Amino acid sequence: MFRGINSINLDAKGRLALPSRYRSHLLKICSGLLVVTIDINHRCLLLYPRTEWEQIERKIESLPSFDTYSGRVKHLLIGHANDLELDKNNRILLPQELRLYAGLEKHLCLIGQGKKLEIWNQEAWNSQREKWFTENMIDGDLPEKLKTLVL
Amino acid sequence: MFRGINSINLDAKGRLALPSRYRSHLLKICSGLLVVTIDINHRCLLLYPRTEWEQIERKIESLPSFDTYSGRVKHLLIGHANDLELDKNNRILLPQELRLYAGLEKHLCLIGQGKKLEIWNQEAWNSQREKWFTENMIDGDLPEKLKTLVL
DNA sequence: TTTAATAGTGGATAATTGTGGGTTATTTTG
DNA sequence: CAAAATAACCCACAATTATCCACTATTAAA
Repeated sequence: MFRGINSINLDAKGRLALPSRYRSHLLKICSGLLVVTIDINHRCLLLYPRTEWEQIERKIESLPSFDTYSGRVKHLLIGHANDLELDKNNRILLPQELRLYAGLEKHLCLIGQGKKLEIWNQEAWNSQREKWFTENMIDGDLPEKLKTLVL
Repeated sequence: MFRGINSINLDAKGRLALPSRYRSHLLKICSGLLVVTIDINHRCLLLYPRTEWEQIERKIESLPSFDTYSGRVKHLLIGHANDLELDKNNRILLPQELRLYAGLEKHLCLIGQGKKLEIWNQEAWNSQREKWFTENMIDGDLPEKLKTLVL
């Protein structure tokens, strides 16, 4: 499971060094083979171990072909998916296309989100986070599972 | 079960020595492996034994992906969760990011809250406590379970 | 009250990780 | 097909972090 935040610098070549705590885990579950694609809800990227991605891809592919939203999800997620591999120094090279989509410059944030990692432009993450903090949740809109969640 | 309050000093490196009475318990139930994350409702941190956290994380993960509020909770809680481990001297190192969030300086409070511990800036805790004392509860707003609670 | 034991604190050292860049290989483009 | 650009690979240094050890203070015991 991926958790937690990391501030990371892209180097001049567009390489991203993953936090070392993820390394052995990634080598074990997917031999360092990864997939990046775009997030549909936010301007950020999603990074999956190849094995995880393949399960998700299968689900996406089985979505109904004639449904508008399903088609959209297919196009965006699968269409932007790129295979990556860790180099010897635990780094990945992000495709330029995706770097542009997510507005990634030098400073970025890597956010652990369970089965996947999210890659955000640092400032974009900060302002999104502030937004989440300041917006109040409206009780009636909460799904049942969330209402009964005990922390 | 964690109970009671402790005043604790952070050292210059951001390390926090846990009260020794928790030590053997923590070693037993989680081998000294912990998780800290942020509290969404207050500017403080939550400290869980790893085993406890994993149960909560599973619940959070299963929240619906396309629901706005659920996404927010996932991002904030899992995104800010950090794995920690007790060192030989019964200390943990709090990540800078989280120290900043909770405004932790030298003086802090550790509050036992059942399955978890809360970490507050000392002054923030004092004033929050004062606020709770002075604010009145409005009867109509109480959930049924609280109305019928017998102390 | 003295002694011993435990807990709290600080800091030096060793190990790891992040970062940059040189070199070779591969792909793209004119 | 040649030249340029991009990507892969490798090594080395710098900075950070983890680990360990030692000292002080506080509590408990004799």
